[in-house]
Amino acid sequence: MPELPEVETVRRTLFDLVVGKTISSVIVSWENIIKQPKDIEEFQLLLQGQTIEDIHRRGKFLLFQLKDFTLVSHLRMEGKYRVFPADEPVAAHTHVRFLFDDDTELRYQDVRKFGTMHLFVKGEEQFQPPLAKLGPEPFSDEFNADYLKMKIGQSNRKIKVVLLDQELVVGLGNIYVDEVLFRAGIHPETIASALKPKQIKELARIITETLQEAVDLGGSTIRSYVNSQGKIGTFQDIIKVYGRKGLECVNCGQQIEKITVGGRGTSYCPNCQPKKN
DNA sequence: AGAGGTTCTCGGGCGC
DNA sequence: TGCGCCCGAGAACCTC
Repeated sequence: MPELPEVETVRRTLFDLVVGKTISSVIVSWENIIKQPKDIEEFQLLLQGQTIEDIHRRGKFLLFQLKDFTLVSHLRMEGKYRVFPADEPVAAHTHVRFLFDDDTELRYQDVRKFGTMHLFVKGEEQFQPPLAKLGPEPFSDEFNADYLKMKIGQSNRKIKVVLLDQELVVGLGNIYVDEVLFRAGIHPETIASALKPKQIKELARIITETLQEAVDLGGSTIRSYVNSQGKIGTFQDIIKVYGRKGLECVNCGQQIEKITVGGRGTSYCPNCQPKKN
C-alpha cells in the first residue's frame, strides 16, 4: 500500500485521533509483527501507561512518540491504523490492539502480515535498524540536485532501482517512481551514470514535486489504501503510467508498456521515455 | 493463476 | 583471493 504520501496522510489523520491518549494495555495476536523487543510480553509491559505525545514520519515509517519510547511502525503493503470504541467488534486481520484508558483503542490491521513494529528507548531509534541508514527526506534541504548528482553520478544500477533504494532518498515506491520517471521522460532501465547533469537536476525537482502533489491529494488509492479516518486519496486520478498497461499515453497516444525492472512491475511510455543505453 | 503499494537475505557472477 | 557491486530469486502472507 503505502509510499511516503500515504504514510504522511495516515500520520496527519492519526495525529488528531490518538495524540494525548494513554495506553492501558496492548493485545498482540500475530507476534511476527513485533520485531523489537523480541519478547512480546516485554513489548506489552513497556507500553503500559505510556502516553502518545506526538506522531512523526521518517520515510515510509510512522514514529509514535511516547513519553519514554518511540514506536517505529512500517505498514509495508497493506497495514492500516484505525481508532475504534472499545466495544466495537474486532475486524478480521487485526493483529495489534493498543487499548487506551478512555475506552477507545488503536487497532493495527494488515491482511498480508508484512508490517513491522520496533520499540526503542526514545532517541535510540535513529541509530539502529530500520531507521539508521535511511537517506534524506525528499522535502529536506539536504535532498537537491547536487546531492543526487553526487550519489548517482557513478552508479551503474538502473535508475528505477536506484530511486527505490531508501538509502538514496526515502519515500518513493513503485507507483511514484514510475510516475516520476514518466514526468522526467526517462526510461526506467536507464543506467544512472548515463544521465546528464541537466536530467538529474530535473529529476530531483520532479521527485520533490510529485511527492508533494501526492501528499496534497491525500495519497493514492489503487486497491485498498484508506487513511486513518477511512478516506481514500485522489492522486490515482492523475496517475499517467502506473497500472495503465495497454492504455494510451496521455501525452502521445502510444500504448503504455509494462516490463519488470528490479523485480517490480514497471509501466512506462516507450515514446515519451525512450531507451538510450 | 499470479500479481500486488515493501523490504530483507541469499547466492552467484563479474571486474579489478 | 578478496572486495565491491549488481542481479535475481525467494522469503514473509492473503486476496482477488
